[in-house]
Amino acid sequence: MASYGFSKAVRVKRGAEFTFALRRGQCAADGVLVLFAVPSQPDAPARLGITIPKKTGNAVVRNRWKRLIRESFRTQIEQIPIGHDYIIRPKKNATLNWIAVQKSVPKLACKATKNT
RNA sequence: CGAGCGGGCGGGUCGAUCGCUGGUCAGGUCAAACUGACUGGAGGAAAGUCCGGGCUCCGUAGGACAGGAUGGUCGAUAACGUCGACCGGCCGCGAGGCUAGGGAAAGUGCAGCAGAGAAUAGACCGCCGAACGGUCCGCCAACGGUGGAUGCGUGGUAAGGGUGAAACGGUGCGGUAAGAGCGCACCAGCGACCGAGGUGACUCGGUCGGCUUGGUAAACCCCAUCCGGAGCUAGACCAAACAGAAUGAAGCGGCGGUCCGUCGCGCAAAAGAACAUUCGGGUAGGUCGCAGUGGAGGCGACGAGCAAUCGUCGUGCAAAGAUAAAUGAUCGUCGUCGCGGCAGGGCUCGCCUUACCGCGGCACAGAACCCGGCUUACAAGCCCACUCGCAAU
RNA sequence: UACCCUAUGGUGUAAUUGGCAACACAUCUGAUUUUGGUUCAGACAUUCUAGGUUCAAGUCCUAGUAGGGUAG
Repeated sequence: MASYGFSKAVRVKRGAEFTFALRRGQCAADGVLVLFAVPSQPDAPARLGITIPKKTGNAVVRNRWKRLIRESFRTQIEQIPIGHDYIIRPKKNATLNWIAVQKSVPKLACKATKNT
């Protein structure tokens, strides 16, 4: 049974890893989110990085986006292919909706990794 | 009851499940990672970054200039552009509100259009006059003189009209050809002096003076007071891979607005060392700073003061600390507001009110070294003081 | 996080010392033309917002809003 934790080990932390993923990663998007996927070690757990542009809103709105994305990644970790790093950002002009985000995260992750 | 004015409080409650993060303890490990238990985890503005400080480094932060800030008085404060009280001015019937409020008699500048004239001002209409010139008429007389008429030119005047944001005091009497501070009286304003009150800004009263000396300094400027610069990306320490290298002169550098002053190294030649600068790297990365017996703390009592605030005493009242960056997600519950429904009650008979049920909502906003302010944003609800109007007693 | 700059018709720019907000293009309306184009005439502004100084503010001062940029 997969744990529902979200410790530091499963986060993307380095700025270089972010820029690499955004430039070279496989991209998938829908009306709510944009997701970039990059393969890491085959047996490594899936790692998540979230980037929210400042234009999204004020600090409260940005925090809420981040928490919802993280929460949907955490609770649905079984459905997400391992061995990849994921960078997620909200789509421009998208309105914040918990159900939509929840559906979108695993769908986009599968879609992006299938292409590699 | 209506309208208003000033100020304060408040910032949802309690749980369940799954998570994040700091600390302590235990397990685990060479050391970590990791696991478990207990425990702490956003605000009144944490925001804007507009001021002021602490703290850190620059050099021991000292002088002058430049530059910047402030600008009624007294006080409060670590300090401030903040706060309190008071004074002056403007607004409001009033409670109250606003106020960058030193100097225009140190100097320079500016004032469009309109208007006659805009700063040692000016004469369009108007008013006045026959001294001068012109014109007309008469007389003597012979190219001149004299008398009268005329406001055409020249002249006097600024009371009145009109323009403007502003027109170089106002009213009355005298005066004059008409007028004018031309003279006088009173009033306003300015300056000097005297007296009274106040710590002071200033207020009140009196005497004298020349008769008036305008506005703008959030225009330049002058005066007074204050400010050294940069900031936690401050700064201290540890420290990879590759790979160490170049330059300097009797001056060079520290020195970040400029100069003085000051400090470090060097000043016969060569070599070395040292010093300084530049590039590679003091970089990537990490630890500390950094989270607390701490902060110009909070609360309570007493005292001083109109107040801001201060003093003394008491009080475990007190535990956020991330770094791609924690403080969350879902559900329930109670609270509250709005709308709708329904039973009861009131009654002016279609409105009000209470219990219950359903649906929907509950703001502004997220610590990043720490404090004191200011400014701006903010849902529902609550409290206090005061003013005006109407009605009743 | 620290710091800096900008804002004027729909768009791109002007406005001297504070003194009637100007120009080009676009759009719309009308005229000319059989119609269209050209041409001509006209319309289109709360100078980002709110206060203040001044007789007078796009310009000066204060506070805010929005957008953009620089450093690490």
